[in-house]
Amino acid sequence: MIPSDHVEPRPSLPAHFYNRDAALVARELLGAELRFSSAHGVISGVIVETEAYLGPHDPACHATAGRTARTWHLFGPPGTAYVYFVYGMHWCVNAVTREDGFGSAVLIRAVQPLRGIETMRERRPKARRDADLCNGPAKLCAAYGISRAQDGVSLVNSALRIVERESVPDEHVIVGPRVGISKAVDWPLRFRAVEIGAVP
DNA sequence: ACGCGGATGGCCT
DNA sequence: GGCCATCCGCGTA
Repeated sequence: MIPSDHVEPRPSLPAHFYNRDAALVARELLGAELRFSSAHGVISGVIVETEAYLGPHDPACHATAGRTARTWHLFGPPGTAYVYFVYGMHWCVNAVTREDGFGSAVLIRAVQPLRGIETMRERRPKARRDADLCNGPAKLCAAYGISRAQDGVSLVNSALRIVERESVPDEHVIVGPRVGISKAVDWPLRFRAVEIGAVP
């Protein structure tokens, strides 16, 4: 029997995976696994929804504000975690894309929980079903325990990382407009993997 | 089922 | 001062 804390070793997505257009990285992150190892054990889940933020020329991207204290790590090297605080109470996590200093990223919007579900439930007591634990960018950060301490860490090397798992075929991917923004609202930069066999 | 608004604080103008 | 890459609860059906 496999112990409950056993986690299969899987290679991290390498830095060069992230050194491409954010839209391409967002599409290909679907099916990868977001893992966080902490004192509370390993938390993990499969990435099922992402959004691309293309850089300083994208009106909805935080890079338009320039390199400020808040956006500092958005301009970091590819494969960096950019974690920001929003609406006075929520954290969201991005994977930085393209070359060091460019300022584009992929927002991780939803994850299908795999491990550490008990810990997730403790952190998100309001989630009535397991499906509600990580189905939003701030929800998944709360469930994982991601906050400012993870801003700027490497998603290739650190306790918070993204590892290979599976690829999602095109016929299982829905592309649409980004959520919760007021500029460039019609740019098709949101990617969702349809959940096969999901119970409504 | 769906729409609306309050919570809540840091950051840019 | 106003604007958020959000979430949740409450109201009306």
